[in-house]
Amino acid sequence: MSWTDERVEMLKKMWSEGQSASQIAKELGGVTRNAVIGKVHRLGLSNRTGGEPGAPVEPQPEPEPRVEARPKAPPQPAPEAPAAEPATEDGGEVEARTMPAPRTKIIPAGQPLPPQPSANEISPEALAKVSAIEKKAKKLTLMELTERTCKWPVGDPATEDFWFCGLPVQQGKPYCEAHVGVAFQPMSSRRDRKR
DNA sequence: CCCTGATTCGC
DNA sequence: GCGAATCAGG
Repeated sequence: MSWTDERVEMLKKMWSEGQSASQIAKELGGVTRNAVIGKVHRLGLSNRTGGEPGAPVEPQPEPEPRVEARPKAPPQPAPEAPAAEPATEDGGEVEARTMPAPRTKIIPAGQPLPPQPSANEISPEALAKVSAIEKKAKKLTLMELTERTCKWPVGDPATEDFWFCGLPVQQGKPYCEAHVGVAFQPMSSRRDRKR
């Protein structure tokens, strides 16, 4: 691949948008981030002053769902998937009279009660940690998971309100630190079942 | 470890 | 001009 006008423009655009060299490289294809950086320098726009001094670069609107080729995408949710509540709450009578389309909010989800092994004693701290961290979760979709994104599922897979933690995993583990805490228990707290 | 950009230097 | 290798940080 060579630096055609189009490619250079794309480079300029993305670079000024604050995209990282590696991302630009992926987007363009056929080049490495090194190539991109090298080109950036040669073009003399090392400094992200692509636009005008008064043009505040958008602080990453949102990492678009890249359509990369993920040969490796272990769709292996959680062994102990935090099965969401059946939510089969029957409020008595179902007012299905003039319901236009209650598709928007079908589940009262939002409950930070993912993995609650009924008969389990996870340190309250760990649980608090988890519910707290879910606010920072990347909320990735299955396809967006990589080898190093937390694969802890949150919510009910049957609803729109479902996503994967996505935070950086703990080396070697499939989950982030917080979720590793509740996923892999030292099983020390389970030794009580003496018998 | 993962990632970032910066620089060098043979091609 | 190009970009892999390398360097320097986070």
